[in-house]
Amino acid sequence: MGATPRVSMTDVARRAGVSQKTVSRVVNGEPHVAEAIRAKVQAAIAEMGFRPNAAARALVTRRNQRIGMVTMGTSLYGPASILEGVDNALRGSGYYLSVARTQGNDVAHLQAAIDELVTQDIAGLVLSEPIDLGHPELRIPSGLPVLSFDSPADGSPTSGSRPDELVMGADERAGALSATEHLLALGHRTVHHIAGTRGWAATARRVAGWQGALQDAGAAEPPVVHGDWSPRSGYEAATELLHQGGVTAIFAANDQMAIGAIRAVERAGLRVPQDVSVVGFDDAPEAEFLSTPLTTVRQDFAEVTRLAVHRLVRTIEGRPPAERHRLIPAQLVIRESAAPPSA
Amino acid sequence: MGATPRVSMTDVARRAGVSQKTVSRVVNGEPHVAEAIRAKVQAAIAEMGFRPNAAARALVTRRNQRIGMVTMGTSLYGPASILEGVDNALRGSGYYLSVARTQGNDVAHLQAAIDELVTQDIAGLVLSEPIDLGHPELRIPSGLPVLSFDSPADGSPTSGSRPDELVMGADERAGALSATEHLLALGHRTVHHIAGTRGWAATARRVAGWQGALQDAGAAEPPVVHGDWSPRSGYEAATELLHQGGVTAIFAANDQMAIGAIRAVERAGLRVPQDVSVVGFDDAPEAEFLSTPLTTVRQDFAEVTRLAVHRLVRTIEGRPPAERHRLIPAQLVIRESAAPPSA
DNA sequence: CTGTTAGCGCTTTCAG
DNA sequence: CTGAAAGCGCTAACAG
Repeated sequence: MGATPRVSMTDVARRAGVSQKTVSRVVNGEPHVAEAIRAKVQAAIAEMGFRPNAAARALVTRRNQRIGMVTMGTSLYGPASILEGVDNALRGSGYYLSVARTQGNDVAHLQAAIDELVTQDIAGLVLSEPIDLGHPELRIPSGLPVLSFDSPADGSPTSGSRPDELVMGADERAGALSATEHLLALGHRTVHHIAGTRGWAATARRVAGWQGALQDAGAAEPPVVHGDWSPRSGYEAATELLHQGGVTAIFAANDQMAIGAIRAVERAGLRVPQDVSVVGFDDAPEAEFLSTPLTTVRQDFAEVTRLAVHRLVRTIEGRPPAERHRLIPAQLVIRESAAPPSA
Repeated sequence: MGATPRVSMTDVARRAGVSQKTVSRVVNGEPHVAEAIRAKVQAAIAEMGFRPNAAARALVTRRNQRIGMVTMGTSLYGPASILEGVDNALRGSGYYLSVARTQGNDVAHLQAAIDELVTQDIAGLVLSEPIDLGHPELRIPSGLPVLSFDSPADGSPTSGSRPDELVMGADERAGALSATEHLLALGHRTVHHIAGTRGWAATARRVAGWQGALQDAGAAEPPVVHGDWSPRSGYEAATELLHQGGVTAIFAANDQMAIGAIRAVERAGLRVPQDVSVVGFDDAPEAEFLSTPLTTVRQDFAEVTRLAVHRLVRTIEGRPPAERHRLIPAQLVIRESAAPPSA
């Protein structure tokens, strides 16, 4: 194939007429190198097409410039946005990103994903969908900086189970609360909830916000129906709800399920929002452009990931930030899919 | 932090009372190890929690179990599906995945992403959105196996520019052609096209299919309007088209833009499909559940990525497949957003 | 400011 | 079937 034999620092050193260590200094931008020598070495590097060998460096420094991230379902808007945000935030930081997707969020799958990353000698671990780090069966090497996207104030199982853990996230609970309150304020007696996949922390946070608003208002709390974040599951859940009767307002845990719910309402011969109001969560790009523009809750993924990754990198580099938990506000975006109930 | 000092093969060897080389044999499942010794070593490995050091191994073998992938916009349905498919296909293959996202698809951005990956000593490179490998300024180390998702038969600039390159993809051109033909068969005089981001190969393939169908039918070819794959851009493009007048059928290069286009038609006081037909591309999960279920073109991302990754791995391992190009059929999914033009 | 020496943890090669 | 020796390419620690 004509693969060029790889050139090493020693090769460059020979060409430049200096010691190998001097080449190392130039490559790493260390001080105390005479300008003339630095230039000569750089010329040799360019001519020979030298690239430092990451494995050799990692071997001796015992530290990798790699951050591992476990995520679920990269084609879901939320997880995909977090992945995109983390990648963006890492750009230019000198760290590489390794991603391990998990099929399910049970302990076995998560452990497999974590192990896969740990095997790669990662310097830090990002958990996109937080999991119970206190779980006795779940093993993460001690000393490995961990960041999880969660709502630290929720009292979710994650919090506090690992003292050095970073926990950041949008305040989804408050977001869900304000979505539900919005519906209640419009005059609905109660609000039905189509929740996300069972077991996800995001599901629990949104359920909690919905429940909170219902309780604050003294409204009846209908049983939760679980979907799996997909439009189809939203459609099926809403169909079931409608079948039970008495539904005037639905809060879906993401926009995709809200889309399915709207379709179900319309298939039942009813209109959104005149007969049934529907509110989503995420503010996916299409939410604004649906035939019935969707009222939803926006999370600032870019800001959350930027802050979080910055802190993770600091932790990895031995300068742990004072603030290890942070909640970014989520914002209700009012459009046209929610209205007062019909008389 | 109580970081446990890492245990090496030598540590395990001492504990098991064997040489370090024997531990190496056991770890790598090499033959010629007595069963009793193997068991003893495995016990020591388990007790001590030994994990092989990937950097040390990579250093000596000069080969990494890592595949690099450059992608754009992981929150777009197409790229996200390819990423997901590649990751799935790699699961259990023993290879890790490193992802580098690029902002733009100009040479500078692409080169930066490729360099980032190459620095990580990847064993193979996956290009999600294909680029012109023959571009003189674009440098990819010779001998590095490359896979790009493209339509080999298109005569796109990619093909053939690198003899050992693998090129696989869904037949988007044929998909776009059948979408356009469908509209024409319904009785539309011509079909307007909202194309994807300029410069993407996927954009060109879909434009080509649309043009082909128009030419085959002897229909007039209206100028292409470019969006950027987002619902907003589809909305704006359709608004512009409608403003020009004479539009009865729109083929959008992805479902997200189709969603925006439908919204634009409705905002203009027209109905889909009675007044204007709209067809999308991708068959994203929500397409089926929109208020007007979307007629669209489905690509089998799972199949394409499975096949492609399998061949890439074979190539990396020195057993290049006979077939280096492959086109998977794309399928028109007829729903309710396209109908005959109104009389 | 520059060079020398050692060794990271593993696989390769070659002896036993 | 098992082990000893060498060395991958680089950085750390120390001399000069």
